[in-house]
Amino acid sequence: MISVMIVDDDPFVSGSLKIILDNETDIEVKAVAGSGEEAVKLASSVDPDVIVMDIRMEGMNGTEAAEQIIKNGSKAAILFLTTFLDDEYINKALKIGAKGYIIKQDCGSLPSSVRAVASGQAVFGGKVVEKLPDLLNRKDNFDPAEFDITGKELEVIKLVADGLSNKEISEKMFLGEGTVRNMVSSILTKLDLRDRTQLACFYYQKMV
Amino acid sequence: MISVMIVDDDPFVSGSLKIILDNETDIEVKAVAGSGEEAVKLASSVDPDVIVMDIRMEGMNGTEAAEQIIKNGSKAAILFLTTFLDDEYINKALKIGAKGYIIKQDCGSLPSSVRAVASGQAVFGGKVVEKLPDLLNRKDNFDPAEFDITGKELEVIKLVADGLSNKEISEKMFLGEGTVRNMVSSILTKLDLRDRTQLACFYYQKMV
DNA sequence: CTTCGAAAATGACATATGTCATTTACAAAA
DNA sequence: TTTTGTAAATGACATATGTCATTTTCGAAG
Repeated sequence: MISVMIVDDDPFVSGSLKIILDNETDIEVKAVAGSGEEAVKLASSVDPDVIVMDIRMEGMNGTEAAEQIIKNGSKAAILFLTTFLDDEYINKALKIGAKGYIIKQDCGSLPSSVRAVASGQAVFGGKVVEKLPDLLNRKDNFDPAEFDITGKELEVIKLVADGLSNKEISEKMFLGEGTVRNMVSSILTKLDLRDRTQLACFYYQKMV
Repeated sequence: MISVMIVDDDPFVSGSLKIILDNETDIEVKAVAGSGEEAVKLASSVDPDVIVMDIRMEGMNGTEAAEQIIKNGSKAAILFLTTFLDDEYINKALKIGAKGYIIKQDCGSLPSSVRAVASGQAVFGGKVVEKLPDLLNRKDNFDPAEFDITGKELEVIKLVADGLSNKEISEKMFLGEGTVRNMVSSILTKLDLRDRTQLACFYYQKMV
């Protein structure tokens, strides 16, 4: 018998989910939480096999709650539900170690997803997989403003990360070579880097 | 009722899988193929909901067969089985549009995986997900041997792509700075690049 | 018009880098 | 043992790079 905890801040949704899952003979909904905070508390007392959790909630959201629950030592497999494609979250969900990420819309497949997750597999909604390659590549959003990087400097960064020399950059941007040199220097200072190679590394690791 | 086709060049394996799946009341094994070629033929005549297929087979391998089957217009969800972690294939499997990639070892979870896949979800073996971020980012184009790049040189490349100077690299590898300089020079020649920055770019674009 | 400030440019300098010819070290092969 | 081949090191050199102080340009604000 698979024991499940449902977490959703919309009572209608959590109710529906409960009905769907309780209808299965091999699945038992042991608890229903209405918030991330409640989920954290219940998780340790109920200790379910699977946690079906909405990822977007008021207050503590799904990933935060999951992080806490895992930190508390729960062995539960966490299955995230999302209304549509909340791109932003999937990356974090994977990092945390979630075992599933599926779309609320097709709740018909929920029971089989729960079983698959309970048996150690990871499940992703059909559409999610297709986007996976792109989503995973996404870096932590680099905000040029935060480092006082101007538009022109951003352009220089890209050209450096393309392997161009100062001279080549100057020709491409219609500037003097010395100017480019100064710009690179200023960029390096702002980003606390040492040389253009480190700048290229920074670009590929944090920006692209 | 979910109709399934099994593909594996090892009769013992395909037999076992058939027994496991036929044991489920809602799953029916409609066909068993012993090779990729046979799978392609059978797929169009049997038209199963799910194809459970070994990825590593003699002759036409799993991904090739899958590619052909999909091209032939089958709507079957394809679930790849792999003996261990065949890293190389998962990338291709995802590109093709496979719906699952799980480890043969835990065949106990196979039925639930089949159901999940049949209902439109995508399933990955537990260990696979953890490696997913790395695997997806891998660019499979670069072969060090093709460019005569030795192991030590490969190490240097990585350190350059980490933003280290020749001096820092030399300390890390217990070599003279001049030696590192020569190695970098030789690498640049082999890869037809101009400077270390281009090398870093190459690394991030073609290798990592 | 003048003033002001940012962007662009210049020149000088120290250092890092890449290339090349040559030498040394050392282990495998003869 | 000698020979040989390769990795490692050295030294010399030209060039690219990064930093800094200073100057020029030029458009907007006064």
